[in-house]
Amino acid sequence: MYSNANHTLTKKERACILVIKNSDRNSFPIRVSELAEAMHVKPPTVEELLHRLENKKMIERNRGMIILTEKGREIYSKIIMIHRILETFFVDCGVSIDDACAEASNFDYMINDTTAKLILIKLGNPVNCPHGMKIQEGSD
Amino acid sequence: MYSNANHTLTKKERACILVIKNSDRNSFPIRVSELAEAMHVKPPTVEELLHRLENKKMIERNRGMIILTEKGREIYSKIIMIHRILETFFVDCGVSIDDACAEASNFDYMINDTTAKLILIKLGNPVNCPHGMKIQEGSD
DNA sequence: ACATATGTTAGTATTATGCTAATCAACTAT
DNA sequence: ATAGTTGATTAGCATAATACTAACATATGT
Repeated sequence: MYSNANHTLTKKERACILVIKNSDRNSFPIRVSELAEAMHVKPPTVEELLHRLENKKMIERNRGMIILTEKGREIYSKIIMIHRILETFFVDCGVSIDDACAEASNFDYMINDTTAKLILIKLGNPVNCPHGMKIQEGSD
Repeated sequence: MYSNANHTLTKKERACILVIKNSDRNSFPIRVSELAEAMHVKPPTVEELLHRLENKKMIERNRGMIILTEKGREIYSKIIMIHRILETFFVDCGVSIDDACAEASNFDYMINDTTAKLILIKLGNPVNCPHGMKIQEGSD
């Protein structure tokens, strides 16, 4: 059962990790029903997604609470960094902020972070993305 | 049966369209067995892919020969243009030509061509991609 | 016309995604 | 403390994309 390479994410797994991390601004861990609602799917669908993420050691669960593991947080940080780099670039090109965000979401989780960092340098090492969020580490 | 929106491609469908177009440098139409070999899959797998592309009116088949329809050629052109724009950008950033090509292949078929064209302008309207191929129309 | 090539269908498998219905666990209010 | 409610989990099912083998059909060449 449960497949897809250990460091690779599907689009839904990506979305799931983002919701887990950003639930209620890092205070209490999210629970299945909230996650399901946030992702617009039913709890069993989330359950399946969570099994896969657990299998990849990206999340941990305890009495209904769901948190990212160290590995999960690293992956989250990488995705967000890349997402913001792409957004910044697209907006630089004249794409609207919403379109930039939407496009970036489609592949931020599949780009090599080495490539992303080279893009960042090319952009002149901007500190913030178009939404004003920090691009580099510490970014929440 | 056969699903996925009429203008959207999956990664394999994208690969299939590229092989069909580039078979033997546009002389004779490709056939199933060649296509299967080029894609490193067995003929029935290609058959399934072709059913989907036929269903989307992107290819036509006649006595074993497979060609792109007008719609198929348009989609091909769009993908190639976007692919080359992305490659150009990545190489500009310092990514190796092979990595640039590999990364671009992962999402050239899912980026909006409006976004791609804005990127092209930002890059200063280069004429050729890093492989020396024409980026814009007429590109073969 | 026959033998070989190639194409096509049928049927199966796996993975990702999603659902409903049923069960199980945990908390709340009396 | 227990009945009821709520929430989590499992079981079972469905569909789409990808891929296979085996079987069958149709060409093509000699």
